[in-house]
Amino acid sequence: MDRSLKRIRPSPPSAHDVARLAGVSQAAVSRAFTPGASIAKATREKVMEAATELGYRPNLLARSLIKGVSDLIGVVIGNTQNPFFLPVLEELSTRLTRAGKHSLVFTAEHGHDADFQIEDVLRYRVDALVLMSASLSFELAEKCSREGIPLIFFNRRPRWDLPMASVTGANEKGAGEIGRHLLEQGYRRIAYMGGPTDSPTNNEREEGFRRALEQQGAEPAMRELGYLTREGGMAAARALLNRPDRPDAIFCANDFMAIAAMEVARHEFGLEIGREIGIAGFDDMPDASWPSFDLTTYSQPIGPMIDRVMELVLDLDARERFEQVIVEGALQKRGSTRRG
Amino acid sequence: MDRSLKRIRPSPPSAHDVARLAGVSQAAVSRAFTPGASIAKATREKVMEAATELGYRPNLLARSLIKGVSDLIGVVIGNTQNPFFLPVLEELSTRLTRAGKHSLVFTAEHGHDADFQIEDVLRYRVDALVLMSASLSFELAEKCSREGIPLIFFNRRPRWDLPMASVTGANEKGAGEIGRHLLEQGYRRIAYMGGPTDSPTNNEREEGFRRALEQQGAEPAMRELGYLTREGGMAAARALLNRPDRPDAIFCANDFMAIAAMEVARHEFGLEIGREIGIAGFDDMPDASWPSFDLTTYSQPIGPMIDRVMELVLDLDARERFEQVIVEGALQKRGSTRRG
DNA sequence: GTGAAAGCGCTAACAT
DNA sequence: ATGTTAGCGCTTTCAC
Repeated sequence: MDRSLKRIRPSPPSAHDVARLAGVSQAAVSRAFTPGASIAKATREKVMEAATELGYRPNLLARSLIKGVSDLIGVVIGNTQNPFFLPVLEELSTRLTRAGKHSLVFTAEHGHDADFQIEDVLRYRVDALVLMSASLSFELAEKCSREGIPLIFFNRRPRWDLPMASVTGANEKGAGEIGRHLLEQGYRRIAYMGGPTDSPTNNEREEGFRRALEQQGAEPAMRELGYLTREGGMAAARALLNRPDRPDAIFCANDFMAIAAMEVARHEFGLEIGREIGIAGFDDMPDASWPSFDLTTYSQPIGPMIDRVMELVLDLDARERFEQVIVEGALQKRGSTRRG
Repeated sequence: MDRSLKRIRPSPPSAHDVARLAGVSQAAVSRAFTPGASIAKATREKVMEAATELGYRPNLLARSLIKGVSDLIGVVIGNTQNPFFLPVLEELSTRLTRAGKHSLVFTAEHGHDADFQIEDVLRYRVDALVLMSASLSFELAEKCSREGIPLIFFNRRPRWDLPMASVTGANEKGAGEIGRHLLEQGYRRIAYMGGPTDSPTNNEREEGFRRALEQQGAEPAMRELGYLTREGGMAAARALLNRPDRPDAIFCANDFMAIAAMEVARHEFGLEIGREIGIAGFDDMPDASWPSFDLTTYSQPIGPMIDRVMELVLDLDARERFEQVIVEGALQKRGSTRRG
C-alpha cells in the first residue's frame, strides 16, 4: 500500500459532484435531502443513486451556517466524579439523537465555573446549553441571556434571579420526607452533611430537611460540609462520627457522599449501618440500591427529568416561560435507615 | 419586559459588523482573531474593542466550512452502565478542550452497533472518531477507512483486520497476572466470567488468563458469560456459585461484573469474600478500591491511555501508523483475593 | 418541479 | 500591514 495515498485526506464529495453525476442541478440535490421539499420522485431517485455511488453525505456545517442554528446542544458536566451523571448523560444523549440533535459535551472542573469552555462552545452556535451541576459566572449567564442562547439548568437552579429555565428534583420535598422518615425510625441526633453552601440545590435540600425536623419538634441538626465529593464526604463523616455527641443518623446531600459516609462508618468506626447509625442520601443513583449499600434515599427520576429538559431544548415556547420545573421523585426506604 | 422581544433570537454580530464599527476591512477582523496573523497592534486593538462592544464571537461553523475540518471529535460510548467510562470521558473531554477540540458525544445501546449515530455524526465532518467499547459494523468501519476518517478504538480492538488505531490496556498480560496471583493465593477451582465472546477485549483477557493457568499446570477454568453488565454478572455469579463443584475463585472480565459477583456471593450466598471465594476484576475503576469491595484487579491507567488517544487524535503521522497501542497497568492486590 | 443565482460568515490568496 | 476578491457547501428565493 502506498503510504503517500493515505496522507492526503480526500475531500468528501459535495452536492455539486452528486449533481453532475446525476445530471441535475445542485439545488435538486439539496431538495432530495430535504424532507418535504418539492421534488419529483424520479429526480430524487436519480440523486440518491448518484449520492450512494459517491458516498455523499450532506455537510451539516454548511447547512448550519445558513440556517443559523447547528442542532448542536452544549452539555456541561460539573462534578464528574459522581456516577449519578452517567445514566443522565446516556439518557440525554439518546433523546437528543432521537430528536436529530447532538451533544457537544465538556466537563468543568469541580469548583470552577465553566466560563472558559462555554465561551468556546458558543462559537459553534449551539442551539442551547444544558448545565448539569456546573457553575458559570453571572456575567456569562447574563451574556447568554442577552444573546438569546437558552440556558437550561439540570439538577441545579441558577444562583441569580435571571430568567432561566431549570429542571430539578424535588429537593425541599424530598429532603423533608427524608427528615420525617428518620424521625419515624426513631433517630434523634440527626446530622446534615451538605454540599457547598452557595449551591442552590444544597440549600434547598438543607432547608427542606431542617424544616421537617423543626415541624416535628426535633432538635436542629448538626451540620458538616462534604462538598458533594467522595473525599469531602469521608472527611465530613469522620468529623461527625468523632464528635462526643455523635449523631445517630446522617442525611447526606447526595448519594455519592452518603455511600462514602457509610463506608467510613462501617469500616473505620465499625458501626452497623441502620442500627447504630442511620444514613440517607439523595438521588437514588444506581449504586444506592446495591445490596452493599441498600441506601435510603429520595429519587431523582432521570427519565422524566430528561423529558422536561428535552421540552425546554426543543420547544421555544416552553423555554421562554423560563420554567423552573420540579420533577418529583419518591422516598426509597431501605436498610440504611432501619434501626430494628 | 416585552415578551415579543424575546421571541426573536437576534442574529449574532458578524465579522462584518465588527469591521464596520472598527473602521477596518472584514479581513482585518479575521486576522485579529487568528493567532500569528500579520496585523498591526493598533488595528488589532481597534478590532478587539469593537468586538467586545458588540459581543462578537467568531463563528466556528463558517471557519470549519472553509478549513475542511471542524475540530470536532466524535466520541461513542457503548456500555454506559459501566462507571469506568465516566472518568475516561472526563479525562478525554479535558484533554480535548485543552487542545482546542470538542467532543461530540453519543451513546450506543449495548449490544447494538453504533452505525446509525455514527453516520449522523459524520455529517459534521468530525476530525476523528473515538469508539469507547462500542461496536460498529464492518461496512461502516470500511467506509470510514476509505473516506479517511480516523477511527480510534479505546479499550477495544477492531474486530476485523482493517488498518485501524486502537488504545487498549494490557489485557493478556493483566489477565495473566491475575491468573498467577489467584494460584499463588492458593485458589484451585478458578472460574472465568466473560464478556461477549465476539469482543476482542474479552477474548484477550480470557486467553491471557487461560494461558497463565495452563502454564502453572492448573486445571482449565470453568467459564460463564456475564456480558460485562451488572445483571449479566449477577446471573453468571449465581450460576457459578450454584454448581456442585463451586469455584473457589472467579476472575471477571471487568470490575463492574466483579462487584456484581461479589455482592451475589456475599449477600445471596453468605460467602466471605477472599476466604471462601476469591474475586478479581479488570479495570481498577474507582469503586474497586472502596473498602466495601476492596477488589483485586488489574488497572487500566486512564491518564496514559488518554494520552495515547490524544496523540492519535492530534498527530496525523501517529494515526497513520495504525498503531495498536497497549498501555500497561499494574496488578492491584486487594482483599478480595486474600485467603488468610 | 426545476435551475440559476444570491449569500450564510468566514479564510486565504492576491494585490497594493 | 491592509483591503479586495473568491470561494467553502449548502439553502433559499426567484424565475421559468
